Amino acid sequence: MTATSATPEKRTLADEAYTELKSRIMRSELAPGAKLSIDGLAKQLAFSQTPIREALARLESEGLLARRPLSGYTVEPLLSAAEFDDLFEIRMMLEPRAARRAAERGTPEIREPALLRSIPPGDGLAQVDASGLPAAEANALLAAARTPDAGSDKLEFTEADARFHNTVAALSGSAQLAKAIRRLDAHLHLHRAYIEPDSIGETEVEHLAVADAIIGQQPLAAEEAMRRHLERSRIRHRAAFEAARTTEPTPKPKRAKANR
Amino acid sequence: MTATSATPEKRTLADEAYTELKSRIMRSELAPGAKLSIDGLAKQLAFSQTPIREALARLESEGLLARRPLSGYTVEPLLSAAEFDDLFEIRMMLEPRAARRAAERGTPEIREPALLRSIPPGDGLAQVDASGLPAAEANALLAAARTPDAGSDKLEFTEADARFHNTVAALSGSAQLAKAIRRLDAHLHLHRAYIEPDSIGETEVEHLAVADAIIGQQPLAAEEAMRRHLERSRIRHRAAFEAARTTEPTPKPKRAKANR
DNA sequence: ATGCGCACAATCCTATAGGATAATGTCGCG
DNA sequence: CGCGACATTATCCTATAGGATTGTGCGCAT
Repeated sequence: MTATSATPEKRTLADEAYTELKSRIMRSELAPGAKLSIDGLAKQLAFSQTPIREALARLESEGLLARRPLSGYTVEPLLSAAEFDDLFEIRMMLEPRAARRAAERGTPEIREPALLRSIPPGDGLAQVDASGLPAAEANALLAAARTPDAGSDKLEFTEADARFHNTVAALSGSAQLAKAIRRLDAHLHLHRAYIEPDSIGETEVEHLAVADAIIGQQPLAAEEAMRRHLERSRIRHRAAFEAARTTEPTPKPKRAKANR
Repeated sequence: MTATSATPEKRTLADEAYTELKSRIMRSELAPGAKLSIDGLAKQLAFSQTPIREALARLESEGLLARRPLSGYTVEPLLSAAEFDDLFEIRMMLEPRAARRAAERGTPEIREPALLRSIPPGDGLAQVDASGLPAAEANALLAAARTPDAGSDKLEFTEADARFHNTVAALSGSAQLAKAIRRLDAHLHLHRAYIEPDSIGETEVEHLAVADAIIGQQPLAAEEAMRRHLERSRIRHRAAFEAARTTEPTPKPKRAKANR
């Protein structure tokens, strides 16, 4: 996901189309409710229809697109305030636990269980420093905790934030938990656009608190720090969310159904 | 998913292929590790390649299949014991909360938020009985809690169990939470095959305890009942899981890689 | 003027054939 | 016995054509 590991994996055209479309959705180039034409996308990206279809099918099962069987794909609408709260409630169930588990385990989990089993404990491969966490992992975590400079793009902050949370999830040692957390991310990503630039600093402080607790192997502290971070983050997003809603109360109904 | 609501939605060939393949995976007709050839499936199902591709792409992003870019699709292997425990740990975070929320709300959530908003409170549409839960919902919940007769197929029990948990999740009133729970289901389904026939009765008792607490609007009791059910269910599955593992210790490596 | 029915256009879905590319298995040589 | 080059196979991608369905616009009757 990040540049930490080179990804020499093959990229088919379907993968290309998938990342391209996902990126467009994430940066709101494709607004919620927009209609996606298969033919149009194929011509626009200079691909054939087949890889486009594959990419759209994947995005649909991820929940970013809706498919109406003989009418085409549309971008899912933004979450309502209630759904947004529900999503944060779920995060509060999962992510603090992930932080705790990350702090509990000194061993790194490289998301390859099979790889771990083949490494006898005490091997010289993974250098574990005094803090219990391998130096490389600790550095990666600290790097992910940092937010970009204030002058940078909102999108950069958005991605950095997602990266930190995914890093913690990966360090939890539970591939299942990490996957469950990552699944929530896609929808959330759209709402990260409603962040206030002032809160970038606060976010970094809270991220660092979580990272420190994990590196210092303090499970309860890590759990609590993550919980607090999520609570504050929810409040920040909610405030900006409401503000944006009142600013432009016209969600721009592309063409209201001629429903009388 | 079930027959409770008529689904007059259009079914394309891609949908057909998707459900067919998913069904085959669920009933282990397609064993973990098996290779799926697009050409082969197209000929076998008498479809074209295009709908098969779409179905495979969806199944892959659901986590049931793995895709190696120029080598084809394979069925994901069964979860290891550790991953299995991790999955139950996640269920224990989410499902008791869902049960609690279902008990808290007297109002039914028909998984259509837009539909709810259009119904003024106190309307004659939803008849709420003394228990606070609409009679129809209460009956559906009780029906879902029941397990099939002992003589029936193992697959039937498996599906009934999944149906109950999904019903509770839907009643939670949080579409996000329901979706998150349902996402876990796919992987778990494969392991429900390891259930002992003796435990069907126990499962039904525990399901009814959860259902009663929800209908009686006792949030804490519902939460606790669900938690206890999951704990016991986990123990039951684990026991059968280990037994199966020792019975046939040969996972039948189709063809070991000529790795030296 | 309003509501209904019909035809048109646009789009999606399906089907089939063929070429390009990478992985696999086989053979021969050192 | 191990290693490298080759041919085969399979997969992915492209391209095009035709059938089916939805939504839109026009005309007509009430």
